Amino acid sequence: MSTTIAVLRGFNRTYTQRIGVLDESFLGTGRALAVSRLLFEIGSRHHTTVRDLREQLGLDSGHVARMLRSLEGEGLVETAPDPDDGRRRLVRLTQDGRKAWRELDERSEALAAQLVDPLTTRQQERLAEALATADLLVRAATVQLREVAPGDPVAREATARYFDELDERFPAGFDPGGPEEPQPGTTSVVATSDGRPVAHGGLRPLPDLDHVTAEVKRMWVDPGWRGAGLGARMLRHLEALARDRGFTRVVLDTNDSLLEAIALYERAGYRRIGRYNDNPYARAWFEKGLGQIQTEG
Amino acid sequence: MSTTIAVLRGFNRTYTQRIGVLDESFLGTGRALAVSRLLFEIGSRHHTTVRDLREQLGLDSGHVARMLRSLEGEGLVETAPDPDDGRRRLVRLTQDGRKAWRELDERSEALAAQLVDPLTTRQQERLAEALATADLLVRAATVQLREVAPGDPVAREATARYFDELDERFPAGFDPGGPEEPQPGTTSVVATSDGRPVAHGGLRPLPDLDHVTAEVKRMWVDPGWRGAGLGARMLRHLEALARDRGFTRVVLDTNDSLLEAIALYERAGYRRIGRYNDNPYARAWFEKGLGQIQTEG
DNA sequence: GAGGTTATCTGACTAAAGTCAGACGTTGTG
DNA sequence: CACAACGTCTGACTTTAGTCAGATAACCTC
Repeated sequence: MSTTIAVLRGFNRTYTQRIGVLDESFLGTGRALAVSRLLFEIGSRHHTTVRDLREQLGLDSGHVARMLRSLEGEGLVETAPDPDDGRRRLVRLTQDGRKAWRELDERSEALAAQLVDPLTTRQQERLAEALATADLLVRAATVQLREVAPGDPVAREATARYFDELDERFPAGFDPGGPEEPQPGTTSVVATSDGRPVAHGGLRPLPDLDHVTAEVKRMWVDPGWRGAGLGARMLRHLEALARDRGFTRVVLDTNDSLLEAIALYERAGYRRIGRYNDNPYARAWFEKGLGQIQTEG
Repeated sequence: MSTTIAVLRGFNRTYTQRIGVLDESFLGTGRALAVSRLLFEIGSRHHTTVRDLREQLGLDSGHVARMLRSLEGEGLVETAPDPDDGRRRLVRLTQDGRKAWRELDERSEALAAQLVDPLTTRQQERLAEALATADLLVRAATVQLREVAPGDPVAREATARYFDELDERFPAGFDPGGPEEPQPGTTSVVATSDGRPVAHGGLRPLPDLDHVTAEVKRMWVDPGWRGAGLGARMLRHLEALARDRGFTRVVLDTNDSLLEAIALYERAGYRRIGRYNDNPYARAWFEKGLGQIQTEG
C-alpha cells in the first residue's frame, strides 16, 4: 500500500511540528537536552547498565560516560559495579535524582495534557484509540525476529511466560514437568523489544519419524502485542526456517482452549489431522505442507 | 481523559525510537542535518521567503542566513529579492537543488516503505487509518483561533473558499453580490495552519435590532479538516466573544443543503426559529441564548 | 522626507553533540 | 593461564547548532 507510506510521511511531518515539542519539557532545566534525556531514561527503568543506556539511546560510549559523570556531579545518579559482571556498571538515581526525574515527568505530562486539551472527550477517546493502534502496529512492524541458542536467557524468559499463561488458561492448570532441558536440534526464535521477549516460537525435527517433518513448539505472543500479526509473522518465519533445512511438512499440536492460536493456524493454511504424539495437554493437531514459496522479512 | 495523555506519551516514546529515524534519511549526504532539513523544506514549497523558512523551522535568522549561503555555495538554491517587497528574499531550488531534493525524498520514502514492509496489507491499512485519524486530531488540536481585521488577506481567502463551496453546493449556485465590502462591527476569527486558513467564523451585531443579539456569519471549515471538532470549537469561540461584548443571544441563518452545518448547530444547542432576515439563500434560522458560561481555550 | 519598523545579513561568539584512539580492568575460551 | 573480547572510562579533538549584537537596505506612516 503506497498510501500507507504517504500517510506515514504526512504524519511524520505533523508529529515533528506539533508533538515533537513534548521533548521541550526536557529543556530549561539547566541541563543539556541529551543529559536530561539520559536522566529520564535512567529513571524510567528499574536498574540499568551503562551499556543498556548507550544502546537504547544510540549514543557513543564516551559521550554517555561523560554525561553520567555530569549527572553524578549534580548528585542525581550513582553507579556501582554489576555484581554479575564486573565489567559492567549499574546506574541508578539517587533520592535527588528521583526528584529531578519526577519534575521532568510532570513537565512532559503537563505538555501532553495541554496538547489534547482543546479536544472534546469524545475526540480524545478517538485520538487515544488511533494512537494505541498505531503504537501497536509500529512496534510490531519494527520488532526483529532472531534465532537464539536454546538456553538463551531471553528464550527462557519467553517460555517461562508461555508456561505461566498455559497454567492460567488450562482448566486443570499446566505442569511443564521438570526443569528445562534443551532438546537437541531445537531452534528458538524470539522477537524482542527493548531486550525483553514479546514473541517466541520453537522448531524441532519431529522425533522418530521421516526426516521430512518439523514440529512447531511453544508459539507464544505477549498479550500486549497481540493483534498486530506477530504470531503470523513468527509462523511464517519458522516455516521458512524449516524449508531451508530441507523439511517439506510442518506439524504442531495445541489445546482447544487456545482459540486465537487455532484461528491463527487455520488462517495460515494449517489443516487438522489426527493425534500424532502423546502430549497430554494437546487436544488438536495440525499440519501444513511446505510446497509453495512464501516470503518473510 | 487522563488515559489519552498516557497513550500519547507512550506513543511519543515509540515514535522517537522507531519512526524518528525517518529523519535519518537526511543524514549521510555530506550535509548537516539542519541544512538538509532546510533544503527539503525549500523544495516542499512552491516559492518561499527566508522569513517563511525561519518561521516554519523555528530557527534563528542568522542561522538560516548562514545555511542558505552554504546551500548557495553548493549551487543548490538561489535567492532573489521579492518583487512585492524588496526587503524579503525569495528562495528556490536550482536544477541541481531539485535533484538533491528528490534524493532526500526518495530516501525518506524508502525508509518509510521499509518500516511498514513487515506488515500485511490489512495491517498497513489499519495503520494508515489510525495515523490519518491521529494526524487530523492532532492538527486540529494544535490549531490556533485568532481574531483578524475584517480585510485581512487570510480572512479574505477563507471567505472566498467559503463562497466557492456554496456556489458548488447550492443547486442554483451562489452569488455573493458584488465585491467584498467589510461591514462595520464585523469580527473575523480564523484558524490557520502553516499560514493558510482552515476555518473561519464571523460575528456582527444584528443590524436594526435590540443590541443584545449578535449574528454568526460565514462559518466555514476546510473540507480536509472536518470531523475534528473545529466547527464546534469555532462556534464556542464566537459565542464567548459575543458574551464578552455584552450580547445575550446569538442567531444565524443557513441553507438546508448544508446538512453538517445544521447538525453542528443543533448539537451546539441552537434552536430553530422563524426567518429574521431577507437573505435569499437562507432556508433555516437558529438562535441560542448565552445564559450559562461555557469555556473555550 | 523623517523616523520607526521590518527583513536579511555578517561577525564573533558559546554550548552542545558527537568522534576516535587508547588505557585499564574483567570475563570467557581453549 | 595466556589471549581475545568486552565494558567503561579519559583525553583530545571536530562538527553542529544556536545566540546576540549590530549593519544595511527597503518599506510604511504621518
